[in-house]
Amino acid sequence: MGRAPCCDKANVKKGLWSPQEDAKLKSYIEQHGIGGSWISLPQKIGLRRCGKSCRLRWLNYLRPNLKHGEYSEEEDEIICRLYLAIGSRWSSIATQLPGRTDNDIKNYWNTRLKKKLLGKQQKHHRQARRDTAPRQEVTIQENGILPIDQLHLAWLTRMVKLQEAPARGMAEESSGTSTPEESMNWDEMIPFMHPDWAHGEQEIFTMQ
DNA sequence: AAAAGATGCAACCGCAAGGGA
DNA sequence: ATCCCTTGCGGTTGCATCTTT
Repeated sequence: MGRAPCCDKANVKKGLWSPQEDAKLKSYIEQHGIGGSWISLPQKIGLRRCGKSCRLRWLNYLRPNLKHGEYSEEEDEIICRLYLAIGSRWSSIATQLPGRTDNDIKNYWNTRLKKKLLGKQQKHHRQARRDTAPRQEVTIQENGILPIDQLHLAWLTRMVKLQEAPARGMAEESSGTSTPEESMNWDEMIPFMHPDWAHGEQEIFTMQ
């Protein structure tokens, strides 16, 4: 006996949403709200979609006041700091970035920001960066917060440590499936980021 | 110009938590 | 107390587009 499916898979459309589907979902929710439950919503409006799919589409794309497009340096910095502090709790990170969704932030981190921090730039950028990159020097701003370059440095230092001793830190993640690169000891990283964070994330961020 | 590879992002999947019956 | 249903979350996948060879 498997788990009961949330919808009739055979009659449910998958894949990208059409503009017509978007319009239906958007106009219904704007007029009536979710109107009970996500599960029953697609039937009400005649969409051959799973309720979960509708929810995701609304939250990640159709919802008002969403920001699309480039992230600012400030947003980059917030994501980096929060990721280093609390790990991949994307929904919590998203609460600190109005207009951004957890899915969006997760994608941005996985596809761009992580590479940016790890310095995995495309080949043709490497030489240019080597030629122009200033020497890293550790300086702390007046407010005690490390500038983004220092975060980068802290991150890289940790990466090197893990590569030298891959076994260390592996047991820290409960999932047991993470790579050494992802198995970071956050307590060890926190003092690098913000002095106050060492006292516990709950004091700094309001978790839902 | 075309094929192969890399990248970015939307969407899916499965699990866990929460709440009501 | 426990069962069932719904929601929310994070990891992963699929595919369109871009870049490189």
